[in-house]
Amino acid sequence: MARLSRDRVLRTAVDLADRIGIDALSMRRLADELDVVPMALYKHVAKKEELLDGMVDIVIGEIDPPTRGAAWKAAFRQRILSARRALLRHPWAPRVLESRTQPTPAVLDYMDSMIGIMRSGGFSRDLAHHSMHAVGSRLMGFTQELFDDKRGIDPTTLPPQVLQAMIARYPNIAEMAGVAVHEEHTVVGAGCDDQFEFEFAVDILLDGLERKLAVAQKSAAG
Amino acid sequence: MARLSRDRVLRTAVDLADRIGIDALSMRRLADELDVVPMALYKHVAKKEELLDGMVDIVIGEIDPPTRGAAWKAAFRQRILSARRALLRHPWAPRVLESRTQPTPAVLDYMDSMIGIMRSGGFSRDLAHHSMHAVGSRLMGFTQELFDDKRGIDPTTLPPQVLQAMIARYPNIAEMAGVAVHEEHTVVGAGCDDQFEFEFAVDILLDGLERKLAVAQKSAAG
DNA sequence: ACCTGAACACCGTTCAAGT
DNA sequence: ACCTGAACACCGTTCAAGT
Repeated sequence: MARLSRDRVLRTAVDLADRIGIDALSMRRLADELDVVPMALYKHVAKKEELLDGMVDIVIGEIDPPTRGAAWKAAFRQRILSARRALLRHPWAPRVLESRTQPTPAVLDYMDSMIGIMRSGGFSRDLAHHSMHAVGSRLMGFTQELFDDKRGIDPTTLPPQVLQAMIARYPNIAEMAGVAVHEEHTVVGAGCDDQFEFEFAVDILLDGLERKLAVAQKSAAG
Repeated sequence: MARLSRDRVLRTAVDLADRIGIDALSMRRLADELDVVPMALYKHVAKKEELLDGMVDIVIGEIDPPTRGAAWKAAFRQRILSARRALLRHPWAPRVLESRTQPTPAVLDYMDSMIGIMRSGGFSRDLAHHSMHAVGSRLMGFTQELFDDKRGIDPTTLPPQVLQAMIARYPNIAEMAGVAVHEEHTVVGAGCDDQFEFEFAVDILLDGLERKLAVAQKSAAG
């Protein structure tokens, strides 16, 4: 068994969270995994918060560096999609990220670099600021979804009467989800392509920002 | 002291969370507040999750009904801003909302109604679907922010050398935040208007969706 | 000086004993 | 049948006792 180190503690925590989920990741469970008494962890992380910060930084470290020489929009888009790929590897990451009260240096580096891409592309300080807020959590590759189809109810598992009742009460949701009941057959839509939805939203935002940038540059030139 | 009831349990929980924060809201603390033994709560809510669901529904209940007769964009926008006002009254609500694994009927009612607004405005089923994902958590009046200025570090409280080091390391963040150090004076920007940032993002999305709708309707007509 | 078992102050929830 | 105190199985973290 390798000697304990901060790095080994953090990497094991990431792997363990990938495997058992973030709710089940306790200091005690992590210590078990490392064949160590719980208190031994406290030599490498001061508190659990510091452990979570370290785990976030590992995920951030998986984001590709910015593409050199690309136009702002392409560079920004590629980086966001890379962040998304990193996040998808660690399903717990969005929840942990949003629970941090202080951004870590790695998060600040990433944000600074993203603002830099916009500034180099001609964004004013204010427009860059608004843009960061507009993009929000998508900057890190995730959307705060309220209608997560995966977490929702699978209509195929519902008794027909219940499904019928839901369609009656939520006709627009049902129609949107492509759920319909024909006499005796239940037709269920094809579900939802998360990657498509993510890019749809990112592109609306980037197109909108491009338009704002053009307006700002025109009025500055005129 | 009034008799315990599900409604009184839920309303007290909302008030208590507003006051002491969601992390401090435990079943035991809530029972204390109601001058009741912890187990008494379990007659009105089966588990803590059900308590949280009930609290969410109270917040959802504070969202104004849709404006009758308004065009889709105005109706949608007004409702989102109303949701935001409700959320702002209960700072814990976004975090609780996003932790729910199943949407409650009240959330489904709200979403169904929002989809209905779009469908009546001419959105196809697919465009309405993409739009819901694009708007994401903003539908409920909040943005998943990564750069929450309020939770961040207040630059005025930092020692000058630390501030200088941060500006050197994160020049774009510093510039965006309007932080600058002049010889001996430290100038700090005016901060950030959350309401403005929220509406900026909402309007980019709504404008983008309006454009997609127009394209779809033109190609359908042609 | 270092390491760690026991303990502390909490959780949500179960369950059996009491009325 | 109803109510509830004690208990269970956990937490993160402190601290003092042991080496």
